[in-house]
Amino acid sequence: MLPTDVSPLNVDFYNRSALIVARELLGARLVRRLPDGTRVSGKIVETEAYTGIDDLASHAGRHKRTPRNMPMWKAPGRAYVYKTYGMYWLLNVIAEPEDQPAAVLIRAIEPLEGLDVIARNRPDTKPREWTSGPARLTIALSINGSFNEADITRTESGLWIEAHENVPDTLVRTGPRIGLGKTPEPWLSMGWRWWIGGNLNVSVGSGKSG
DNA sequence: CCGAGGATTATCT
DNA sequence: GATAATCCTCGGA
Repeated sequence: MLPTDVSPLNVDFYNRSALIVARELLGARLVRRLPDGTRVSGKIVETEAYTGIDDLASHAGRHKRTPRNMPMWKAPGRAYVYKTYGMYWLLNVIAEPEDQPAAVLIRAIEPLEGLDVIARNRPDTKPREWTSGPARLTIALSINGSFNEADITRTESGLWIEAHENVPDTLVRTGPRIGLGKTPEPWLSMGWRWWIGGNLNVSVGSGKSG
């Protein structure tokens, strides 16, 4: 018998500041349900917020609208999935009210369900490397561009996030976001990356501290 | 363990 | 034409 799906986090959860949503997503469970009903999931252990209002590190910085970043203006609770470096898909969730561009990048998860599927999707890698990076986890969970703009507040989309466990403030670490290149200050150094201290599945960029 | 460099292509200038 | 919210491999220690 398949596990019962818990209700997905709803629009009210996502309709808040991206800085809050990024923090609150720590400990939640990212669920991918395959066409055959198999649940593949993991606990979110690392996130980054892109506020988009004046944030020059955001794709929506300067409020410049392009075909790629258009989903950032969509309703809270939608997915923004885009390709980077020509080969990797990155998963974001839209936060804040519609027409107000903001998103949270899911950077790392700790595998919980469907470990056999994940192992198959990530051949020749150690378990600790299966989902410890934004592109690694999309490969592990078979998330691609077809999920762009998907409604992740509904299980019908095959992708959603459930409440799972509460992470106390004493375990939460913050630091600058990764891979921003020549983004100017102060955006380059803003502590808008959140992770669970000591978790073995955080991305390499988060270091081992904490 | 660590750092350097390649992969690979949509997107924007 | 250059860049990119990355990952992997390889060489050296």
